[in-house]
Amino acid sequence: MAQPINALRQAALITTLRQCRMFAGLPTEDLRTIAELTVSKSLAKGDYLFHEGEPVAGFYVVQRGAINVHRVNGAGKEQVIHIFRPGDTLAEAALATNQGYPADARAEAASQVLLVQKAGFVELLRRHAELVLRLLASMSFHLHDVVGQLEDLTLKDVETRLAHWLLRQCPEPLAAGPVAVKLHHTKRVLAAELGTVSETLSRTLAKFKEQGLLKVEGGNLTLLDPPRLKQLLQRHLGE
Amino acid sequence: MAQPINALRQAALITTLRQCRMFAGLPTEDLRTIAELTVSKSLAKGDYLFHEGEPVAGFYVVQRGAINVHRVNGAGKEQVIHIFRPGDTLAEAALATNQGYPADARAEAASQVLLVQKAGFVELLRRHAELVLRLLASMSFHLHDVVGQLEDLTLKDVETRLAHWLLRQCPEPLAAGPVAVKLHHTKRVLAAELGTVSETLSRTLAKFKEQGLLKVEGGNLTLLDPPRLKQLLQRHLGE
DNA sequence: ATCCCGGCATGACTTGGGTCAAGGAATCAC
DNA sequence: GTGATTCCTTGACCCAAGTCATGCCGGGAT
Repeated sequence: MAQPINALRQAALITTLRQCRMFAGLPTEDLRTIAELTVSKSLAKGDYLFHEGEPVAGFYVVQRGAINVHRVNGAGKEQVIHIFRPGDTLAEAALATNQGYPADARAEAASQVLLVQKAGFVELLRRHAELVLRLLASMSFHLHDVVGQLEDLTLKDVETRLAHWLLRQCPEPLAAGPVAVKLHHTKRVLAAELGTVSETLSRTLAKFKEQGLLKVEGGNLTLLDPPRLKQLLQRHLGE
Repeated sequence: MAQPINALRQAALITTLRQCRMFAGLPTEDLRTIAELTVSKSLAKGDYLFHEGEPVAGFYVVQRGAINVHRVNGAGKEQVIHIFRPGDTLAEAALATNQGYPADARAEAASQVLLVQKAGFVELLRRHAELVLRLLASMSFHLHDVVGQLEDLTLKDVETRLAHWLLRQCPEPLAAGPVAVKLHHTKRVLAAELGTVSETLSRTLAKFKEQGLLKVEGGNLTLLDPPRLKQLLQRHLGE
């Protein structure tokens, strides 16, 4: 596993590692150690990175593409938990568990990921308090995120969830004028993220269009009046 | 804050700490250090331990009672995230975040908790790899749990969720004969845990009763035929 | 060009489950 | 005790959103 890697390749790896929040700012020496624990993987669109319950090899860093982490029920319906993009780390939580991966992960587009192997990394953690705190922070963040979704899905309707999602795509502070929002995937995937189906998403988008809040051109959305959308959201939350 | 505490009290604290998974098996010396970071709190039924977004003082160990961690929407409907009982630790994730507590926590009954103060504990973590791994494990567990709930709530109907919940209350391996299940709280709370309301829970319990799967006497449930309930569950999951 | 297939939109229909309302049962306050 | 709450159950009703079916559009592939 920990084969010698040539210097060029190592330098590239280190550059990648440095770009993700979890490792940003670590001394190069540490990055080198981590680089030696990694294995690079290419995935075609639709390939699975892991399935729920599989034994844990380690956690992953996304280099290129997009990884869709989700759960599936018996009927084949998927609930997207999160879509990870370049620079994100995923499945850190699996490091400290022996229950296997808690969900499925599939490449939503052609992707490149790094596997950071569990055994070596846990060893590194033992000696590296700074890294540990980052790992904790990253897991806190995921937990916070999932709890937020839990609330959304149980306590809000689709219209509210979509409004919320749209507003999260806007840069802060919220512009008064039109804001372009790009859909990175198909509407079907966005629907699964919102815990609904594509038909309902279509209808809800149409509803926003009618109200003059939104323009839709394929995967390019334009929020015509972000503040009014925000009002709508708060009206929904407040009752 | 870190006042001297008398020996008797310290011994009691250490006993409590030892009883929770997170600290079980640590050397007494470490427990003593941790004990010095803790503040004890009593809560009456209905008191809030913290609210969503409040600055983080630390994490908690439940000594007595039950702590209901949940989110609320504008209409006042609550979604229970988890109910913590004696020996459990909660809000560890908040240690590594500066976003404040991610949810509300309220005593579901008269309770006693220990606050382990953030600042000192993070310092301890820096020097204590073993403890870090436990903390990671505990957070992994919570994350796994929440992800499971997320799946349940989006992908399954109330009948399935209740069946699932009931079967989780049974000891392994599953007995063929009747199993008693005690409801620790009101049915309203269980309903919130299952992401529904008490009326629907009543109806679903009634449905199980009609099918001869269940007997209900106030807060004491009896599963009359666990294997058949399990069959029902798997039938629902498989389609 | 033409055939296909996947994504998307829309209409018609169905349904799980939430809301409202009313009546019992159990618990608490005093 | 007796009134006052709170909890639970049941029925009637309704609505958000899922399912099913149809048809259009746009992009490969051949």
